[in-house]
Amino acid sequence: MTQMIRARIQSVARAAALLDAMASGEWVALRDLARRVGVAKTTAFNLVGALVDVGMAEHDATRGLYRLGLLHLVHGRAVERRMDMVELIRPFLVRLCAETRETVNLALPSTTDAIIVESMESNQTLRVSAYTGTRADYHATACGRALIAWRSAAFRQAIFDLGPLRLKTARTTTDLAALNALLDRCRSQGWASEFEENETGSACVAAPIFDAEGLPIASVNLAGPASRFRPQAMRELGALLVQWMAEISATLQRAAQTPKLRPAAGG
Amino acid sequence: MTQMIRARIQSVARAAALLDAMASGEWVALRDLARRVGVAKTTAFNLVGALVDVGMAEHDATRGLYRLGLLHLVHGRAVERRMDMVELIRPFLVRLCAETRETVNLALPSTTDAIIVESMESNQTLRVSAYTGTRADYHATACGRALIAWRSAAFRQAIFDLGPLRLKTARTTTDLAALNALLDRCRSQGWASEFEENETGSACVAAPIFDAEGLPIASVNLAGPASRFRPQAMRELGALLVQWMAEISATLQRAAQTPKLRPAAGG
DNA sequence: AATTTTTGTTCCGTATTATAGAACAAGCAC
DNA sequence: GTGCTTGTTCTATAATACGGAACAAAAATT
Repeated sequence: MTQMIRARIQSVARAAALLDAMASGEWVALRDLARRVGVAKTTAFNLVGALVDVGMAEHDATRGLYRLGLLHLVHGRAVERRMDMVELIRPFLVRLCAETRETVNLALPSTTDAIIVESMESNQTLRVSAYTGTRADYHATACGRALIAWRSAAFRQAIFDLGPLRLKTARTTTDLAALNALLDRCRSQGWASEFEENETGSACVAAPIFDAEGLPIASVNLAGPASRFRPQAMRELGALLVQWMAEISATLQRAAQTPKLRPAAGG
Repeated sequence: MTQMIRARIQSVARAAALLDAMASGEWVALRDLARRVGVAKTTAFNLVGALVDVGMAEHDATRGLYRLGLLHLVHGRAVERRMDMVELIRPFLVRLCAETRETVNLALPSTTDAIIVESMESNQTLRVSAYTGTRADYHATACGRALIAWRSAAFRQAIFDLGPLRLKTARTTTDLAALNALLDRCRSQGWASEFEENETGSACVAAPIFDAEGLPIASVNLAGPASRFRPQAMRELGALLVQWMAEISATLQRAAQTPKLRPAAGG
């Protein structure tokens, strides 16, 4: 059973959990849906049926399988279209990727985790591949940590209260006190990191982008194979990121002041 | 109040309606959400709050506004990644777009309407712009009509029963008998069309792609300004589409027989 | 081929859950 | 300053979603 999502309305929480269970994009059987979400098959049947009704799921009646519906394309595109901030940041990412020759990801904060909204792969043969549209745990990833390390203790706690910290690899920090100490260290050194805590064999270094109030609104990480991410290399990449993020933060705050002219639709 | 979506579970139907009300991607106030969905503001507050909890909506607490959440990126990308059929069809669309110099759209059927999953703009200065991830009414668009004209009367009726046919322009066909007659004519001539029924100033010609059982599984349309889409021009484009779609249908059915090798993840 | 097990689907009573009213606070317009 | 609109909290009620039981159909097993 997947970590149940909390929400004010049970049906919505469960519907979201069902979508999560179909997030691979592949066909899923009803019994698997029911098991993963942790509800009776009848309930899963009714809920996923409702998702089909609204277009958020598809049903192969002959095989009795379900998968994500095309409506998500509509909403996904709508979100993409409004992300002007990413447009501003992208040029920096391109240069950063070229300079470091590691995979670069841009993450934005969401309710329960961070979400990779732009990613560029290293051109080295041994590299970390990452897709845009991937979820990143706040506690187990460098980009997630960079987004919460600069926030208040109450803010952090609200996230931790969602459920027990998931153990993603044998090295994942799941102890709350240890994690908080780790986050405090991130803030004092200016960048966050993670070594085989999210995925065995890979490591990450990340730093936040700040808004005018000094709150992190996004984070950029460099991901690579554990073999290349020795302590000294990570320190260097971390310091490099901090410089770049300061530059990006300044650019964004400058752009926020200038009156934004809306691009003509259909251009 | 937006056309209410029907679903087995009320909360899911309403949650979907709320997402629909935010589909523009812009910030929306709670009172607008409540009005468009047709529920008490308290109910809208709870539902949209639940959507925020699961990451499907964002909340700007200072201004009290809501918009679509980043989670849709995740699901949207998941859907995109699995659309191997579109990969097969795309090359044809490119050539079709170059040959006709009109905007080309590929639509797939969803529960309540068709959804544009791929689109290519004409290179003419006067053209119809279309974004991937747009919804297309079954009754008012050529691509929608092409998807239901070849289906049984019962199938059509199930769609019409969702609610009254929406009047999109002054010319939209909303009479059921008239629409059914129109769809029958589409089937006998092999292609569907629409003239200023979906959007004033533009017109469309479409034809379906068939699976091995002879059921339409997708449709391709050509969209252009009403000024260029005179009756004679539409007949020519329609005939052209029918030829192309036969070729695409044959290609797809050939591909369905050959064992598909799964592409390695992360490539 | 016959039997057992699993799985998808329908039906329905019950109790949990979503719903909207009332009330309050905060913001904006006038 | 006053009146109106809007976002949010709380609570009672009734509608709604839930899951058990039962059935049919399909796999899996023998």
